[in-house]
Amino acid sequence: MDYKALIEEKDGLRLTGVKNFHPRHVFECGQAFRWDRLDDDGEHYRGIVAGKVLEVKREGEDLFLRHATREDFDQGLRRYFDFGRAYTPLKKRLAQDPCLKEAVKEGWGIRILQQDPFETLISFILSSNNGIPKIRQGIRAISARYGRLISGEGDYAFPTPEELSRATMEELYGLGVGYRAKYIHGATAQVCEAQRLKKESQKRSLTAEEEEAAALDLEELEKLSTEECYERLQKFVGVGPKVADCVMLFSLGKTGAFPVDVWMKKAMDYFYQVEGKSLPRIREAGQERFGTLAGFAQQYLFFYAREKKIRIE
DNA sequence: ATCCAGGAGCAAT
DNA sequence: ATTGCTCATGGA
Repeated sequence: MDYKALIEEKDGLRLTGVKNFHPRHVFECGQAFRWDRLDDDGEHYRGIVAGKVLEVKREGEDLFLRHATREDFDQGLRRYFDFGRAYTPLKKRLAQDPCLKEAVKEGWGIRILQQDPFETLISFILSSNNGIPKIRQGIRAISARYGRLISGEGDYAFPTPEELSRATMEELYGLGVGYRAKYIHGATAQVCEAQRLKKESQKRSLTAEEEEAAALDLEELEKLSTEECYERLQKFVGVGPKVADCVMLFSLGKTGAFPVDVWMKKAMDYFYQVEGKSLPRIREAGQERFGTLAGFAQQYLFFYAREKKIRIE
């Protein structure tokens, strides 16, 4: 366990004796897009989780979750922050690898968040060939237009599939998400159709074609093996290898996923001399080397690569 | 101006 | 199964 005790206070929840958690490492390793830094040293963030505004602040050995209750923690935040997992043994195993030892030292406070699958799906569809500030802006715009108002300060929850399905492609295009508008529109329709067919299947048997569409239900995807889940996710429009890996790792608990983007390509080349290899080959190399810990290895390497701005000639 | 960003779809091979 | 081109958008 990476914390000792929970203490309820008037305006939040305090975790004491917290290990392996640094807000900057958790929120700026490219896995989540709805957290804003409130201080200079990256110990205090404000974000939106499960339709509620939350502040996270590191105070020495404590982690203070403002606006959270013990019920919020038991119901979702514990899982969201991956507090069911002890990171010390995991980091020790990865640090056997001399290259990762350096990366783990740099991003010692990283944890892999378990986020909402639909929000993660749409967020990473938006991420393709896009910059992080622009991704954040797009998610904010989508939430403000289609999500529920959740505070008096203009905070909006990410829309449910039902809510986002009311968006037209033209409206989405107008939010500045570029050519990804049709992907977001299409993938949302696929999610809604899968949900509809799942209910329908309780009343009657589905045709083969309907079965295939129903298989895209996000709750069903979580039950699949890593490779089956990987293949299935890529049936969503706008979802290829990279986005599928991100959705698996950041929302479906598949720790063996190994998202490979331009930064990972640089990092794998820098550390493991895989230059010239195609993206699928680099993914294979990562999974071969790190197995079920591939996702963690990837996050430490990604954070290190961006932090050090490593360049390959 | 050209290049790049947590890439994917599509056609051609 | 793999490679090359194209796809909006804004910042460097």
